[in-house]
Amino acid sequence: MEKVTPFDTALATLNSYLLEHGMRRTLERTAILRAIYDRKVPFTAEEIRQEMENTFRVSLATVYHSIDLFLRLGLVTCHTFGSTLCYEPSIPLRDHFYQVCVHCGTVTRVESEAVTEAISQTRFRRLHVASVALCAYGTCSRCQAAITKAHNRYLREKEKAAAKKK
Amino acid sequence: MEKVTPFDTALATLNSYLLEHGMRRTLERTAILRAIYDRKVPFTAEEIRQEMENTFRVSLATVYHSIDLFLRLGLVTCHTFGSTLCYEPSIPLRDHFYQVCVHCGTVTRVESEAVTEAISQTRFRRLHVASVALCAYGTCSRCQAAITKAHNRYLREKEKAAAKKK
DNA sequence: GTCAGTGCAAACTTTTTGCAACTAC
DNA sequence: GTAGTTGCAAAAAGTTTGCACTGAC
Repeated sequence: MEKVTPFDTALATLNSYLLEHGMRRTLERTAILRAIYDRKVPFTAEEIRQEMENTFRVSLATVYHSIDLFLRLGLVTCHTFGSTLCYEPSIPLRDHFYQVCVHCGTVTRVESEAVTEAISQTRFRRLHVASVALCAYGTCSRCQAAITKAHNRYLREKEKAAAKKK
Repeated sequence: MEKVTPFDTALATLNSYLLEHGMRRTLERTAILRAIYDRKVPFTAEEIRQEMENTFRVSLATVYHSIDLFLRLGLVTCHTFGSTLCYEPSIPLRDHFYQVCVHCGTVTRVESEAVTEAISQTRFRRLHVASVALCAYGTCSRCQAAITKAHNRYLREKEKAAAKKK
């Protein structure tokens, strides 16, 4: 028996939506959806276009168009990691989230059953939830060390300057 | 005894950081921080500048500069509601989150002790957490009704067209 | 054959940057 | 006085849109 992948589920949702709304199934949309579900890490619109450069070329406008549709269908989730928008598949429904260092921009995936459980038990106000995005911002230990080091150097120089003045 | 407000806490953090790093305390930064903490709902950079138009005028560049600093200090959190970036105070540390309708863009605040509790117990990987952003995307009941209605109308017209053909 | 979807390029919006003037220290 | 900060305007980056062409139904 074949295993049903998240992509299969997403494609089925997309196709039935298109069919029911008199919209056309195009190779572009399918290819973009596949590229999205093939990725293991969040991506920007431009990245997904570049990734498809050698397989099924599409324009950036089409990528944005498609992502907009996928967002409304809950097939894709949107994030704000750096300054640009990042997307990722939302099937299976979130079982992980991200931590971001606001200094170096490093994004790390975090798993937490407790959080997933708590979110799934949350009562939303008249909202049919399609996807959930959770993100913790802070300073990673690496950057913290660099900041402390730079700070110490600054303090030493300040002291030296004060001593020289005397 | 005076009550210490979130703004007071944020300002103290900011000032000690500025002092320790040889940066200057300016009226602009304080004013922007105050405007941010006075707001009850998330805001865009342009909105905060407009809000300050009649009290303490600053340029948009300064707003972005300040927000960047506040983000790094964990005084402000960043969201992706619509297409533009939204910010809000991150003190007190998140005790709420947001639900967004991807159709009409309506943002609603949701409180959930269970989620807050779960997040606070999560172990992050070498990250000192400054702020947390949680957002659920989906379709609100109002939009769902409109979509269903439009869909039904589409189906009826499709049927009518098919009948005419015969 | 019809009309939704696509690609291109131009428009638009949001955010960042260079530089001169200003001001906290 | 020095150097961090601000404001302006220009540039860059990211996203959306108009229109003619293409292709799914």
